[in-house]
Amino acid sequence: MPAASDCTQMLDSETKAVETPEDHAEELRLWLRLLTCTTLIEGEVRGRLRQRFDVTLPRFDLMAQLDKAPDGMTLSDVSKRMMVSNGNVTGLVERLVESGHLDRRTSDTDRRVQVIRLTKLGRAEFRRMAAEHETWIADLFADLSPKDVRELMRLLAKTKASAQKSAGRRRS
Amino acid sequence: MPAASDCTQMLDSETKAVETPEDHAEELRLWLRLLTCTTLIEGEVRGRLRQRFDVTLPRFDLMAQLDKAPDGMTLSDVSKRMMVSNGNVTGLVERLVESGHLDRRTSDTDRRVQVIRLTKLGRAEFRRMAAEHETWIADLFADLSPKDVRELMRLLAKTKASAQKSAGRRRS
DNA sequence: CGAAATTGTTTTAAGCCTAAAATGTTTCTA
DNA sequence: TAGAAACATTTTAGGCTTAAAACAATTTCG
Repeated sequence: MPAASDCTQMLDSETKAVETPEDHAEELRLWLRLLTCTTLIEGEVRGRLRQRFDVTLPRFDLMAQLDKAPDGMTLSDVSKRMMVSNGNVTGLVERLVESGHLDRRTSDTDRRVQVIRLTKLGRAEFRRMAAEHETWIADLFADLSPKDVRELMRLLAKTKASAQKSAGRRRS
Repeated sequence: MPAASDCTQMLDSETKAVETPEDHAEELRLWLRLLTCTTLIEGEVRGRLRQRFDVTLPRFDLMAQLDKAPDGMTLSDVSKRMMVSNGNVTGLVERLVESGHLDRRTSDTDRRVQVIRLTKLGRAEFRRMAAEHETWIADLFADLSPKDVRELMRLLAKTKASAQKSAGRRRS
């Protein structure tokens, strides 16, 4: 497996083929760029949520999950969807119940399970924030053409699948 | 500015042009996908670093910055590069000095400035980790063709520029 | 020069986050 | 049906992270 998988083309792949210990610099640069983009946007959204609504990003994210599930979700569901640890969700929920945004109840059929929902207040506040949030995102991506957006979606779907496969290989 | 900037094409842009309150669902979906990819990969890297080297991701990231700067960096530089708060860096550095990976000294020319460097131990450990880290990244992105990688790099560069512009608009 | 603004870092207070262990509940299975 | 395995959640311990305020040193400028 010769290491010709980066964009600095080799005219003669035989020249250095044997003793190259695999060059993955391009993938590494891609990962750093992906991380930079996410950090940049996330920081911007975090700051705007705090300034405009005095709410933290994790709280907003949790409410966003619940807004999509009118019948409520279990803590495990939330934890999987948000890709954060169980314990993290416990604390987050605690604070949101405390502030009156969430309603928590033990499931009737399985006493292990906690079902959480947005309260009326929680839903109203989330909708108000979400509307503005959407315009921020649109603005942050404003210089991408519709075609760029489609293409990015496609490539990120491929990336996600690749990463999931790799993560699966490790665990099994 | 009619709202035709998503990929669900309108056959007749006059039909709904007037009363559409701007649809940015595509950008929103793109942002969520970007976030998912990053979270997925970051979690995987975090776990592997912990299992293989008993080191946290932030520590690794900080050491990565310093490895690229043999003459050291100031805390501000590090904070800007890593896109984290100043206070965050202070604590991170504290623990890495404590464990013998970093060397910290006050600048001779400006007594406000702290210059930090990797120690011999720090550099050796980082290099060992970095080599393996690079293979993990390559594996996580393994299903992307070289062309995919190039294209993603290009689109993410555009994304980064767009987001920076938007963030700048807000601050000014 | 000396006050004011700026810059670099640390501190503070609060919240976020994780991995691992503990707890309580349900389901599987011998 | 009893014990084991699996599951959902919470707790624990430690570290990460932020925003804002405080502190210290330097630079700017009237």
